[in-house]
Amino acid sequence: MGFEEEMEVFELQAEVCLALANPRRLQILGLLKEGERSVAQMLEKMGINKANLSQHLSVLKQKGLVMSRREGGAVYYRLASPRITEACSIMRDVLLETLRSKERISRSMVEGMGAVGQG
Amino acid sequence: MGFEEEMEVFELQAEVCLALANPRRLQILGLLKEGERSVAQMLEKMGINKANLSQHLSVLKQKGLVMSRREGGAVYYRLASPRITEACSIMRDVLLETLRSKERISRSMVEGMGAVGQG
DNA sequence: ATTATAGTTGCGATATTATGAAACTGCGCA
DNA sequence: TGCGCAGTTTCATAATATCGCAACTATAAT
Repeated sequence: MGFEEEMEVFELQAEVCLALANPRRLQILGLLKEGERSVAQMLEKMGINKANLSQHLSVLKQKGLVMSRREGGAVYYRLASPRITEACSIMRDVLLETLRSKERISRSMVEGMGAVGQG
Repeated sequence: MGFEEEMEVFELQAEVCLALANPRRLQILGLLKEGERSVAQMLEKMGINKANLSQHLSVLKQKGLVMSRREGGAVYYRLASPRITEACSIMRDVLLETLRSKERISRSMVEGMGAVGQG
């Protein structure tokens, strides 16, 4: 792959990441990991405005992370791919690892100095 | 994990995703996948402003995605965890899958109608 | 047809991010 | 001590995202 194409892929990938870069949307994906859900069902689980939920769903759909189907009065959403869950869980692992190491550092700083607020 | 803690994790995870949600930063991670690099070395590979590169590195570092060490005049950056590469490559797979399916759809639309611009 | 329900879209205020230019810091060297 | 290079930080500006509210659309029930 040439430099230009590579950059185009990065561009698109960044858009996907941006779709993931919101706590509400991660919460939605977490819900959909369990299976298909209607908007009303999601609304019930998340303390959030209906219009706002719809907007988040629209972002996820546009970036290819979820799909929807209509059944009667309800619209059901589902993950576009199970691998999305995989990616999220890896990121979560990395995050938790980081948190643990940060905690380790701050604790050792406190213990090593015998006091807080120095340095 | 309770609802509140869950939301806090989503919050942090969203911050990590936000750090990934930029083509330049993805490019940086792609470079560092190959191994440790100094700022000057990265600067050479990416057509980008020095200050800007430094800012992106700062974001990645703050979110725990990269680490740095100083050796003489140069500062060397490396990935904080190889799993980051894993997550990125999964996201890239999902993206390419989406692109392929979109392409399939648009092609079938064109073929099926025998003309463009209808519908 | 009318009304109710489920979901979407447009809008305006607010906040966050990306970027280049310029100023600054820290290290090594004469 | 002062010069110069490698990186970083600050600042101003333009672009983009978030959210609630209100208006709108589509399906179902009466």
